[in-house]
Amino acid sequence: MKRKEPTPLEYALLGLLHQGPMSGYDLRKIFVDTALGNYSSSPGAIYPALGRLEKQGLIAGREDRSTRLRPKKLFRPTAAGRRVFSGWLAREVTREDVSRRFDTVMLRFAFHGVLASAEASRRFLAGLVREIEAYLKELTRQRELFPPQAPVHSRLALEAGIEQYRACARWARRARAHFQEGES
Amino acid sequence: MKRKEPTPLEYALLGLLHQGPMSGYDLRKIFVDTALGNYSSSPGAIYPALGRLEKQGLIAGREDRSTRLRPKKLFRPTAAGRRVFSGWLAREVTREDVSRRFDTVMLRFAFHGVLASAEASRRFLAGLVREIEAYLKELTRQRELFPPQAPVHSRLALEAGIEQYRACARWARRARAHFQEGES
DNA sequence: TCGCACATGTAACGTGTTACATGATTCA
DNA sequence: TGAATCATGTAACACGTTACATGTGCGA
Repeated sequence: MKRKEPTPLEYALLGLLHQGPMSGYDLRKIFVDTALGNYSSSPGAIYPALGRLEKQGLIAGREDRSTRLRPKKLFRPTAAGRRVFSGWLAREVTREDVSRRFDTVMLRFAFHGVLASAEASRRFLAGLVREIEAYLKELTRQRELFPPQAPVHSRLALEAGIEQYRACARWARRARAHFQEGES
Repeated sequence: MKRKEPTPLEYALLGLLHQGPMSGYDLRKIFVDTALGNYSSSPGAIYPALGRLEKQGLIAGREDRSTRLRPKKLFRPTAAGRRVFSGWLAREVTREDVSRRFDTVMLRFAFHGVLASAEASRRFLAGLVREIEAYLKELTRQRELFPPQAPVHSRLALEAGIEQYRACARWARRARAHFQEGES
């Protein structure tokens, strides 16, 4: 069967479940009080997303009724789920990833631990640096083409973006040191 | 009458129309080939958004049938539209703006030109720096609380975020130089 | 004649947001 | 007794995405 591409939120949930079985409530807490919270929070998004993942066979939940009246439902990834997730992690970084889905790319990297391959992380970071630099070229060209009578604020905002991407490229180059040949 | 809060896309359109009357098609072109493209593109989002803005009385469109068979509809902001837009620009920068709607804040700054007040831009940048620094404190605390056995990748991803915010704070401090007392 | 740029829209669909509903347990 | 925390969900709604529909004028 053909499977739909999961949403970023679904990937985030699937990724967290690789750290161990959790209930919707547990997952939600993580979203609420970590920087992951950018990927929404709130039952209205999380429970339906878990339902979709379960229906697609990427996770499986079972009731845990230990001394509670309201039983929690613990989810864990299935074999298919792990396969899909690893595939997602290992994808090439594209230009679009960098220019329009930047937060999702960083999410992907954040979960690279489940791949447990220094080689994959190196490849990912190399791709990231490559695409950021390509996009930076485009952005700096846009800044140069800015008509002089154009509003200063737009140019400044563009420069803010440029600086952010530059900072990220620096970070990525530094991060590669963590995944040198021979280390895991 | 109570008005709904416009979406970021609607604000972007409203802002662009402050630079002069344009058709949906003109607007779309801008989205397609500038960095603004992050705010969607594509007729299916833009035309309905223009419709909503018109229905709410924030912009007004009139047909321009100069030598074309398919006439274009030129939109311009109404007095109410200008008022709403200026109000949006002048809003205080909040923590939530910085942590969850960062791109929207930068969009706001990009359009600050229509306010034409160096004072407002200074206030905006000061607020931005203040909130970024507060959020940075929170993020660095999160990094310190990171359990040592936690996946390296998550910590690294968090650090990427930190670096990006730092870069933006540096940019904002530099940008303030453009709006010193006495200049416009 | 082919295709591209101009120019405006609609329809189906999925998803996140917000707000609400339910009910037990624990602690002040 | 009341509030907070645990725990799971549903319903209405609005918005963006994708894909489609339609038709002209112009240059190769």
